[in-house]
Amino acid sequence: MEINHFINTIIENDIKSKKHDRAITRFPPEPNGLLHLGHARAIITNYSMAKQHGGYFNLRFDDTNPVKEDTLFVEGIKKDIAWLGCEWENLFYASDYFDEMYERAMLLVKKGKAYVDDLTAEEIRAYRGDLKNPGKNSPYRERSIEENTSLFEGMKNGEFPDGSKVLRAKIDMSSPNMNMRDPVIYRIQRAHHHNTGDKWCIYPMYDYAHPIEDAVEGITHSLCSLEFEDHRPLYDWVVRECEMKNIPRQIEFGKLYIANQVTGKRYIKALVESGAVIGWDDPRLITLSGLRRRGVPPQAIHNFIHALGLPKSQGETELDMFYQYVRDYLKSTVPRINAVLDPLKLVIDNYPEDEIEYVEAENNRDNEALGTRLMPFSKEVYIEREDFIEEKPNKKWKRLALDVEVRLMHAYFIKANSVVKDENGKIIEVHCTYDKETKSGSGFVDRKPNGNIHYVDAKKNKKAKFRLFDDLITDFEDKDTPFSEKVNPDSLIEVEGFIEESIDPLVGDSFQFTRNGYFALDQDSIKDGLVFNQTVSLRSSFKK
RNA sequence: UGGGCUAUGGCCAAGCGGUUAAGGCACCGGACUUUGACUCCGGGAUCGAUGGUUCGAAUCCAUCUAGCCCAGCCA
Repeated sequence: MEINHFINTIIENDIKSKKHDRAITRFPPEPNGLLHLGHARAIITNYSMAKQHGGYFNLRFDDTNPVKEDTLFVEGIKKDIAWLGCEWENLFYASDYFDEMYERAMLLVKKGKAYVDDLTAEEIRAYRGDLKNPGKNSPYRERSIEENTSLFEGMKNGEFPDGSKVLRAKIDMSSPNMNMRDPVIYRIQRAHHHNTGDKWCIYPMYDYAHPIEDAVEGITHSLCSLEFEDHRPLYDWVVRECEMKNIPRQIEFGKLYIANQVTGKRYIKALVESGAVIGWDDPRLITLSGLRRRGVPPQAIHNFIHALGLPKSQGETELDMFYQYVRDYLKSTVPRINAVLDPLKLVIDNYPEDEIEYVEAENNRDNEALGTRLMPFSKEVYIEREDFIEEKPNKKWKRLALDVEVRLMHAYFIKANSVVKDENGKIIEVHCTYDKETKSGSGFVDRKPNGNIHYVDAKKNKKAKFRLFDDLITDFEDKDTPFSEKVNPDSLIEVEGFIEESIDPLVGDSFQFTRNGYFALDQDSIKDGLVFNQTVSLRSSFKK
């Protein structure tokens, strides 16, 4: 499939004009949290552009701030990207280039394009001016090249305490673009780095580090989100003044926001730490790991991302659109079997006591390759409690009721005759009769049933737990209450029921449970018996 | 209000001077159906506003309005 959007056009033009002969891209996550559905746009766009234009895609961890980062996230991010099927050509770390970054910064110093500033953080802020007023020069701005050289070297050698000095690019304190008002490019920070250990006590800032990373790797098109548009002049300045050989071009696109979902790393972190969710991979989160656990296939994510296109504007997409792509992919790729989530016993009075027969059922009517299976059928079966009502309420009711005949899918027509209730009036059994002539596959057409419902045999089955999910947060308007305190109590509901006996699923296997939706086997199954997560419900036009 | 960016139906989004203004999601009808699923048919916008250029504008120009981003030694 040919992907086309404004970035593709830019790349095509660059190739046509011989500026580049292929596209080399990168995805540069900071390892301070896990990825979510929104990141999939960036990953897939970078990956697909490189692939479509004969180049390759690097995964690069942007680890320039040791105090915020964690190697656990490195592993999680690698797993998520691999799961998406976006193979990276190289795995790099920004920290791989710390030496080169230092050398290039020294070059800036030698060119008089950078200086060491002794102002405190507060003073720097004050000198920077504000949106309406220009900043003013730091009193240290005119230090000599010799002094700057020795001071910057001293910074590197640990001669000064944390925060006492910074290296700044010398650009223009009166620029209307705040990013150009002598941005800080190095700070002193004695922190242990997950990659470089204690080798460094100075660390580069993003605006300085990122263009160098891109240039060193030979990235041709550096794709990022809209908020970096203002940083592009600085990006270009760094590439130029540091005299980088390869000249990458930064192009910005709109982030993918999903309406009413928690995606901010600090918010997810808070939910995880408060125990409001079970982890970054909680299926109620739209983290990639949560979606994976929920049973979302990565192909559905690709289809969704491509369907969305790549905008320069910034909107937010409804989750329903995503779900539809999930259904669409699963529809013909996974088996459709029966599961009863809220069982009600059905006794077929005229069926022989000890007989069991096996009826044949196709695994997916839209995909014959998935084959068929045999389903047990006997005198007692379970149906969904909501598929029975004593009195048919209206002509639209397409399920079972007293004196009403429905088909048990793949088996027989049955007609309900009476109910047994407990002392509270709750129905505990429905008695019915079946008509042997109506067996599925027999070609019986003399009567039409009042609908088709599914069942699981009452003896030959497997017990299972089913987790049903709803929005984690329902009230997004209220900004004052932390998410952890307003988790929707119905966002996770676990029920117990049965699935067909012949199903022997592995963790991660997906199914359509007929009339109930798509489900995947959860990792908790290992210790607890079968536990299924509802990936997404079936669409329904049923209205009560 | 300094700078940067955006604006097409409820949501996403094609469109790049001449089209009845694609398509998807959602919604509402209806057909079909051994999943109230799937599939299929049908339904809705004059393109942020106003002025202008033009035989002709969502597409060009001007002005205005609205929204987003920027004042971290975060990324």
